Amino acid sequence: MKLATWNVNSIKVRLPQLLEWLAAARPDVVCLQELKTEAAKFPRTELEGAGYACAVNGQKTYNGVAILARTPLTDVTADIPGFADEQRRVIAATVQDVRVVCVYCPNGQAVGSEKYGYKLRWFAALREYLQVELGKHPRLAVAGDFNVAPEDRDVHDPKAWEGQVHVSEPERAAWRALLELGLKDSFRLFAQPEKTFTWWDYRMMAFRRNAGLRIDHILLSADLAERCTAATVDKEPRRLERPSDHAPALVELRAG
DNA sequence: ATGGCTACGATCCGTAGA
Repeated sequence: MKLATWNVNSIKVRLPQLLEWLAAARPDVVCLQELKTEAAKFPRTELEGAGYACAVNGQKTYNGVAILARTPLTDVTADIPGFADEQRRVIAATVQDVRVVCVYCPNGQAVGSEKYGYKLRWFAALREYLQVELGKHPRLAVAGDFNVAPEDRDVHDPKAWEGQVHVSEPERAAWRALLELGLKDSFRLFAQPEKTFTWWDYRMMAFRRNAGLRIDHILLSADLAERCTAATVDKEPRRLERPSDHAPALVELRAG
């Protein structure tokens, strides 16, 4: 199973690129974030035409997440149960023998801001939710835009970013709290090229300078980590005209 | 020098992203 995550930054704008990428990369499962579209306006017909079932948790203008799969999606759950939130950031579904949770974690805006407080509360709720999910589903994958660069090697210029939102110690502690549930950062299961990132600012020619962050991640339960044969980032879509500012991250899982 | 793009939905600027 090839499983991917991609923050598309508007499904409406990126649909042609997404369809091209699905045809080229042939992922079995794709977690999408920042649809910026309500579910009724999600391009379900086009994606079904490309061979993908869709589970959508949409929202107008902001947020919005979806899971695409080449095989049926079952037991679809939207949002974090028990966590009151207007923002549509989570959807989960079962694909074959794998439970998939797609997340668009809050940005946090600035350390100490109201949105930063929301980000930390949201991560605490996510941890509680994933703990329950792991109890029910030993084969669990959590894929999405976490808006946290876990370590300094995930940051193009750690000095410039020191203490800033996405790298601050409370955010990194929230990330480590997810790992402490028994989840593995799939990317770090393998030797990787230095300075591999998944997001580059639209400004300042950041992509050309590789001035990026690794903030899009695929976490795997122990059972799935054992089955993981590759973890990569596909930078090609970021090279296109009018790209998303994020690149897809992918894992390969062999049959269990 | 803290900006510089991009998307959206309201207008021709503000909010948000990261």
